[in-house]
Amino acid sequence: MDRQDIKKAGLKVTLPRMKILEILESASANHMSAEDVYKELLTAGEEIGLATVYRVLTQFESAGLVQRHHFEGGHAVFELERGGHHDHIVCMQCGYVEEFVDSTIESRQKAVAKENGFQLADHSLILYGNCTRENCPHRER
Amino acid sequence: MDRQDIKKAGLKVTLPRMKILEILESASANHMSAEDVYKELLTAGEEIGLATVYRVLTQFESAGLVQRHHFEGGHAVFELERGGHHDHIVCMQCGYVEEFVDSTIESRQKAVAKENGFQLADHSLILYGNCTRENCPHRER
DNA sequence: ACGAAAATAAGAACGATTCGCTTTTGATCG
DNA sequence: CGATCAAAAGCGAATCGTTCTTATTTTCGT
Repeated sequence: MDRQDIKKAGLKVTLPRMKILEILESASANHMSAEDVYKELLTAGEEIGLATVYRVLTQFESAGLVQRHHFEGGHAVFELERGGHHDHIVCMQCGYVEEFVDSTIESRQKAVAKENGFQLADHSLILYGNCTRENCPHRER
Repeated sequence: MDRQDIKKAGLKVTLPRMKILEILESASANHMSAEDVYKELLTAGEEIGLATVYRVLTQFESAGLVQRHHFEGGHAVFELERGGHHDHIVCMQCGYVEEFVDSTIESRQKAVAKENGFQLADHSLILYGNCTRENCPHRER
């Protein structure tokens, strides 16, 4: 992901866009809220407004560079589009997010939609649970 | 669902709570936003504030009488708890919501969680598509 | 380097939801 | 059956996440 991707999306290569891409790439957590991105920008000494973060993330979403997810908690999180589709397991204690794909689930979804007379366009599957990472219960949101 | 259920939940039987339960029971749409409930209360001539609607719905949720879902669109919808667990298909045109259960999907979810070292506590599966009801594309929200 | 078109900054605005405070009400007890 | 009191409702202000508005700045093709 670099300036080429921004150009390909029909967007001008600007400093805010570059910086936000960088942050998403190097992010410790691969799912960040707009606030998270904004805070990292501040930490990095960049003077980029929160509104710009939202605008850029939304544009990236339209351009297919990032995906927006609505986990529990009222605010959206953004994730760099790295190719394949996947669903998510979220740890309710530490917020850690794991990705997975299960072809059985995928195909059953199609079947269920058809059975109910729907043309399936998209779906959102999020599992909530408790992860077993040693450092889990101590991070937060 | 009646006053007994409210009592069992450790809540006082008050007029707003009764009315809101009634509305949820008789609701045309079985998935209503707080605003929807509020509007029906107004229509019914009840003087119940929106804040109270939110408060009561949240209490009902804690008590297990209703479930809260976050479909696309920014606002939560509430559904009377009628027993069994189920997932949802939402029509992106008309907002119509269909419920379904698929045991294959359910069991694969458990398996996936285990494979990833998670204790599964809950999940949210929402399919988005286009329904084929004759009157579909004309309702909204 | 120049100018048109696009993008940003800053703060106001917004919609959904919650909070804080005062008044009212339901449940219990005498 | 009415007094009492904690719980609940009412109501407006506040908050949260997000988007819009307008003036100013930046990018990019020439």
